[in-house]
Amino acid sequence: MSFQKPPGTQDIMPGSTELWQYVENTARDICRRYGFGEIRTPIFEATELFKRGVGETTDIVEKEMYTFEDRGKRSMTLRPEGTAGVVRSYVENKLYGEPDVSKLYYIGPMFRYERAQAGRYRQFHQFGVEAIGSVDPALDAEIIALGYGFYRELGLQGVTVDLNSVGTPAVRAAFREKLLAYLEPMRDSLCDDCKSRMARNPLRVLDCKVDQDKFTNAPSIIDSLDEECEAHFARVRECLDEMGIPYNLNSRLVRGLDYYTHTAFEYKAQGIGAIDTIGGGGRYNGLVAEIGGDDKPGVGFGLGLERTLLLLESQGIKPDLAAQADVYVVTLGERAEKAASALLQRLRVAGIAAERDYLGRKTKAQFKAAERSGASFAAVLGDDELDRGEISLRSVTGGDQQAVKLEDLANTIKNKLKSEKGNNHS
RNA sequence: GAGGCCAUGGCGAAAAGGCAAACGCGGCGGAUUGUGACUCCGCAAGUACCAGUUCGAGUCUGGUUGGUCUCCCCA
Repeated sequence: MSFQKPPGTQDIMPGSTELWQYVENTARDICRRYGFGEIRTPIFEATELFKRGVGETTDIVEKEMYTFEDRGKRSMTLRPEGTAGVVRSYVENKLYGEPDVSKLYYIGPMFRYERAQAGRYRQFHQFGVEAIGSVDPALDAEIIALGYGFYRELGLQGVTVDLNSVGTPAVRAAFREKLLAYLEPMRDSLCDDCKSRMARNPLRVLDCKVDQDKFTNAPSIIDSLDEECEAHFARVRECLDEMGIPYNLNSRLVRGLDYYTHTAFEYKAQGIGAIDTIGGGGRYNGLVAEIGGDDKPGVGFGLGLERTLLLLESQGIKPDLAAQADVYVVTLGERAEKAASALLQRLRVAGIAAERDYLGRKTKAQFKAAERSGASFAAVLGDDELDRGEISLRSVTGGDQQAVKLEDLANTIKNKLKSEKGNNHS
């Protein structure tokens, strides 16, 4: 009898968790500088929250949710995205009563029942930010800048920002009619996918990969914006220009969630199979009211961390990650083996990453293990050393060894590590 | 929801339906009771699962499971 992980999930193992931590730390640090505080909400919520928040007719709600009934006969759903839960929490915790705009970020797993492919999993992780309580276009721009900066600070090249305004629901409804009127005469010449898009989400037809040329004269949502939308969008662009954040205006950009208004944007990059969107977001001015709170405006993004990791890999970016061990204690003989526990404990309490053998292996194998451990130093402990209250310290790669008093070992190693670091930097 | 490709020790990778399933890397032991790395010898470890065809299946067929990639859609 054996078990396998569920389809579309991943075991993230030591060796790659370090890279995850690096990415997460980069996210946390940039959020701190932009004034965002971390929020941790439940991984499952009432199913109704996502139906209301994400939209009844979206693909996510219609066919991708992990929904189950709990023992109290309540319908629950593993969160497919982060915004709905954050907004629910904002309302429930009455953050609207706080004097300032609520600037929140989260990092965690999301769940969508889809067929896995390159850069797409059933359990995946997002880093997201939400700013709730202001319509200031400067916030839209700052959030776009934050995400852009995140990718840049990771060292990624070729990440671009696509920007659009999808207006208010009223503007979008009017544009939809205009677009349908344009598409209707050419319905027969559309591909099958586009025919179904016409019914479900006509704005997506313009995105069709099969035949782009035929839509050159299609109406643009940008031209359909009212004065207020126009002004907001113009100011977002101004802010981005002033901040030096590059972007591509893309009037055909549509997001897959219903709640977006005004600003919509995506981060794109090549290098993950057929997928080029690595993150996306926008403004959601009606969402808080939809979920039962005061009518507070919001703006945010969600970035796919697996996609970020895949990009790092495809661009060959390998950050310096700390070695697992500083010193490996090699024991010779039974007495030394018994003395090792206390020695390791002293070193570890003193702040040193110390490793040893637990398999009763011979000297030769212990030295090999020392090298695998990533330790800079090997400390050899045998009967001779024990009798003198000393230990032989040497570089793990060989060379001279020096006798060090057991009680001085921690400090000696610390000093050596320090000077080693200094040398590396000079 | 639809489709393509794939599945052999820990990793990589051979085996035209026919010896006991190569070989390389890595692991462990020994040569070499307390100082590895070179060398030599040895050991452990594998055909995803279930049926079928066949004298004989890792190899062919069907199914299952899983992986991977693509469409749809999305992070």
